[in-house]
Amino acid sequence: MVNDPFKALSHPIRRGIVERLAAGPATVGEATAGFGVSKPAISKHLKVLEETGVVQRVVEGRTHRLSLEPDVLSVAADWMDRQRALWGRLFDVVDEYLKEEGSP
Amino acid sequence: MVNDPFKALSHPIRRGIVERLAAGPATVGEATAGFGVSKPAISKHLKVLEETGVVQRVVEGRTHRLSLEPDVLSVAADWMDRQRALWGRLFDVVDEYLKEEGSP
DNA sequence: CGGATCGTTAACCATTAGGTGAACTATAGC
DNA sequence: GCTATAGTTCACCTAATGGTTAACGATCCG
Repeated sequence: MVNDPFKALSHPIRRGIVERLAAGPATVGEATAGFGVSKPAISKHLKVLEETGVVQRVVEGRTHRLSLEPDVLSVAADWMDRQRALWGRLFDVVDEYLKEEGSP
Repeated sequence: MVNDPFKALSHPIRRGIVERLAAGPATVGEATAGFGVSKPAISKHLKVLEETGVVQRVVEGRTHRLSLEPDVLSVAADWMDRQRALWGRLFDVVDEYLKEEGSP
């Protein structure tokens, strides 16, 4: 089970899916068309995104509706906040270091 | 050759190394102590970070001095800017989506 | 010189990741 | 009921990751 968002986004196809879903919810077919890989491959990428909480899935008949976060308070937002916090912290310390190095 | 920063940061040990170097330059031993893996393993992680331009290395006698960016205008800053741009774009579209979904 | 230290390279191994085609499940629609 | 469609699961393959031990290269220091 993957639960590391860095790892979840380490593959270009998964980042592509996230960017598409960011434009709005979509079915699996809509969100993943044109990546040039087979359906099983897509299925695996979706599983990773789902397991990390990046993507949510609602089965609607025979199609699956994917979304980053239908409820604003839910998974994706938390995930993004966690990422922002992480990267923010990283940027802060690096910025400080660069500032110190820049004018000693 | 790895040149995808997402991939470079997809391993916790590599993120750990970056965070330590963010506090200032250090030798390999200083920057990588306590990760509980062997030296060859460390060496490989450093190679990945170096190849992506995240970390720079200067050989000083028998030790190697690692830094995120000794010259403010150089590799790490570019890398960070690229990351910020990428994530910024991602956050923008997702934010917009959430806003639209939040009050329709 | 000789030994200790810092770090890499080489060779190898196990696991995971990413891909495939084939078969399957389930719904939609005629 | 039959067929097409959406998507997953299964079994399999290959390549890349991440780790190891052993040997090596280079430098420091007594």
